[in-house]
Amino acid sequence: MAKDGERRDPLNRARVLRAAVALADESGLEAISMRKLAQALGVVPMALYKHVANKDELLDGMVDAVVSEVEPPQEGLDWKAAVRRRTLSARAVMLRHPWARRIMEAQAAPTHVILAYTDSMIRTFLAGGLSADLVHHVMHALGSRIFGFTQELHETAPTAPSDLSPEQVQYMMATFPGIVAVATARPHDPTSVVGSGCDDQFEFEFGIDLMLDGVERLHRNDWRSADHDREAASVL
Amino acid sequence: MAKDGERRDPLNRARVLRAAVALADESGLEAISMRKLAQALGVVPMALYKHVANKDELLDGMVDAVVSEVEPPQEGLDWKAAVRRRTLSARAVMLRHPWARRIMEAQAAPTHVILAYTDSMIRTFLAGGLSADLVHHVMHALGSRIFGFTQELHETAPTAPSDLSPEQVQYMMATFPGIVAVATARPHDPTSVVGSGCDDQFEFEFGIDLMLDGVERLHRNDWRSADHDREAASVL
DNA sequence: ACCTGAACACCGTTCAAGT
DNA sequence: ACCTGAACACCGTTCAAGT
Repeated sequence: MAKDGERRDPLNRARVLRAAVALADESGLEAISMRKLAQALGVVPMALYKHVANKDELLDGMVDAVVSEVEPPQEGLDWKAAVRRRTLSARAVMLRHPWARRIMEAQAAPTHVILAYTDSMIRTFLAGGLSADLVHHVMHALGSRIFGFTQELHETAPTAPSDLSPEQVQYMMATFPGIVAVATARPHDPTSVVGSGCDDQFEFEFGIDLMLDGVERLHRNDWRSADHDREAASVL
Repeated sequence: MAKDGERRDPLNRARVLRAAVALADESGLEAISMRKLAQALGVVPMALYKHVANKDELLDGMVDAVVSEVEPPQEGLDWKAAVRRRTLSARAVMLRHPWARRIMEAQAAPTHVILAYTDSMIRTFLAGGLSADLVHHVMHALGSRIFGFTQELHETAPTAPSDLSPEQVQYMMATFPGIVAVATARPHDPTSVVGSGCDDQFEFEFGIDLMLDGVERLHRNDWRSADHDREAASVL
């Protein structure tokens, strides 16, 4: 417990945020309430408001702590490799703190830390010679993927096919033939699969590469905004 | 008010969901509570539990109602045009009900309606001749974009540059030079811009086209899973 | 001046009392 | 048997009372 030791240390913002991150890692985002966090710190709820204006600011601080774990930009890489590497680092961080995604999606305004990360990513593209115009669109297209987020709506497939009864499989095949065809198309490497039947790392890399390869092609073709329609057509 | 008229009609699931969608459209997702919804229907809160097991099921039902507004698949289009058109229709629907996104992101399991929509999209790809394997990865890569979602984390830029004081602009340029360079790169058509300084429709189409063009290229090259690394390399 | 406990205005949902 | 009001176990945050 070490209740006394905890209580003896004076509370400060860093300690509050560290405790909140640890609590969320351990018990999930729904365990984060001002009251429960205070209890974990051996403190009265109102004591938190000295170091954090309100719950929103607490959540922002937790996300900032997580984003700060992403590795800094590496020297000596071309823009594509640099973006790819940093994005994969961000993904590794988000896998450690899966609750961070929901906060970021729900929060209205970006924090300074989020802006700094975004700015750094933009400067990597610009340093690679991409036009500011192209980078603008690329940042919109990449969106939250630069933070290592997959775009999936639901973490896992409804259920692994092997967990279904024969009747359920029958029903699925009759009702959602497309989903069944695609889900059973590819027996993945079982060592790298957790349980959903998908190699999430492979899927993430497939997606980011699809985007970055497309961007590289546009850049090579000296893309400018007015060329958008023409480019799209000429690719055919 | 028409309080009496409202109360006379017997409550049913459809009426509950319709009222919930209308309330969310009007007042946002934070206005949706069992108590407030009951009040809007002129009913005691517990009366809702007859038609909806709990709040989660209510939220699922609201999303299902929204997804059902997306236009059905059109005949006579090639796979790419079909996916593009349906995705843009979904985007138009989500613009009418912007709260639906947050529910979908937060909900754990997909509903039958969501699965049916996904299945339909998959069958469009398969009918176009894409391998089940490729479609698998493409669905992961597209993710929530098939529901018309942009991947942006924050709805708008922090503030339109024109709203900033000279001191604030100075600060932004010194701190986030990349963001400033990219944000000011392209004076968009002012008629199609709401206030963020971005043409959201253009950015959405840029993103979906970047993905679909990439998919088409992979398909043309007769993509199979084992080819992934080779394909990525040969593009260079 | 500072700290903090009680209180306020909400939640979703249970459950038993009333019809 | 059905309906529903009160109650329960939570919230985030305000505020005044106590030191």
